[in-house]
Amino acid sequence: MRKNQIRINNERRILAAAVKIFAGYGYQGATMRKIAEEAGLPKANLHYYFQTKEQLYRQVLDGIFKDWLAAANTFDECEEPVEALRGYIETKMDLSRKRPLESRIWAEEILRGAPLIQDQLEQTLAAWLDTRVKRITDWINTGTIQPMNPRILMYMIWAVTQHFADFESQIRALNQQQNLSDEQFAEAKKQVVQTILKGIGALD
Amino acid sequence: MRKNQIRINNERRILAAAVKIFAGYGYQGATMRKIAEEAGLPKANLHYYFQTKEQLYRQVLDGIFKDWLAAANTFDECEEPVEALRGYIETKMDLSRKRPLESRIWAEEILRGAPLIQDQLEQTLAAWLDTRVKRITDWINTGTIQPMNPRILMYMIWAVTQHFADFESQIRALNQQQNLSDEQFAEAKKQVVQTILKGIGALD
DNA sequence: ATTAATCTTGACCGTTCGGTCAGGTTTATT
DNA sequence: AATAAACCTGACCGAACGGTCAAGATTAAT
Repeated sequence: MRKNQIRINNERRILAAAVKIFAGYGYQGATMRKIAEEAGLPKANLHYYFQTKEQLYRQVLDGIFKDWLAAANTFDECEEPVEALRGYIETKMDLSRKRPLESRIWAEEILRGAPLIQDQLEQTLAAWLDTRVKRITDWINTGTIQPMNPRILMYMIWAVTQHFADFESQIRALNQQQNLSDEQFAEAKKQVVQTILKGIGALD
Repeated sequence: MRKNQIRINNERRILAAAVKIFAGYGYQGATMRKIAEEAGLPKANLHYYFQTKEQLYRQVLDGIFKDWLAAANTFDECEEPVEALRGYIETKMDLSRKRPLESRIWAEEILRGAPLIQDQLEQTLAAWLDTRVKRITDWINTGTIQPMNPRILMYMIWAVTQHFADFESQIRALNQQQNLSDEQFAEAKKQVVQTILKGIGALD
């Protein structure tokens, strides 16, 4: 039942090019011409595999959301709050480091009011958040961590971890025009984990 | 030496409309037609006061940067780290609450690689950050707060405070399709301050 | 070997974009 | 009252946009 190899290859090439161009120019700024050029294909060929620009963009967003959900599941790998949160924060930081383009596309979509992904936010993401809020509430009730609003904690984690991808150009401008080195990023990751965990009273 | 009142009024109207449209659609998605419609003026009139779309956009960015710098100075109003940081974080949170559109325009500009404001980032913002890093380093050296990388602390503060403006649509989707109420926002502000200050060992 | 299905592409289309401009109107100056 | 300066705007322009299409080339199925 394997799909035609030509189709598989070309769809992959087009999607990879689309990620680069959408991340670099935004949805409106990205043009089918630029994506076609980046993919090394004639523009008309893009429309053979993806009927419209919006459909191509939707598939890009779908791929990003799947990555996000996969990373999100690391939250459940540990029983203890310290290790669960540490694992989740580190995974999200790593994702920001490894896939900054995807993070920026997602950020722009939300910035614009999430016109295409509102349903996913209100359903899948809201459900995911609800169950994690329950876990954190349990930790609070058993006194493992101090009382707080679990939702705000999650917002803070998302904000900080995505910042290193979304605001990369600002951080670069403040770091002698150099992207963070692997060592600098590792230090940032460590300090983010430390600050948040200590900040919610999960460490000493 | 007062400038013509007509010019003052119309420039203000156009800039206010431009903020709305640029925030809602992004630079490329915003059109001079939409801005003109929002301002209630014919499109040609916009080009009388601002020669090009880019020039109009630059003036919007300049206004935002001035607001940001004004808020940033609250960092220096207190000697003690706890009060200086608390004041700064609260001011930035309030700015996010009061001017979310401007925050989103700034965020999009950086997302796109800061093509127009790189100079400001590398010069004004970098200089601002350097002096504050020195202050924080002093606090660390006198043992008032625990050792850390002051730059990363500032990145965390920026990330969290701006998140409530930039990702408003995501937070709304996770809050029963309602924007945060004043009470919810006040709680968020308090928890953000508490978490960060405790996280860097400035409390207890 | 023949047919059918899939893939490829240059040329083209209607629409909208940022921007221009001539000529009229209003406001300020004397 | 007359002149100058500033302001206003409908009509228009070339360029670029997303998308279409017909006709040819390639691959798969029989």
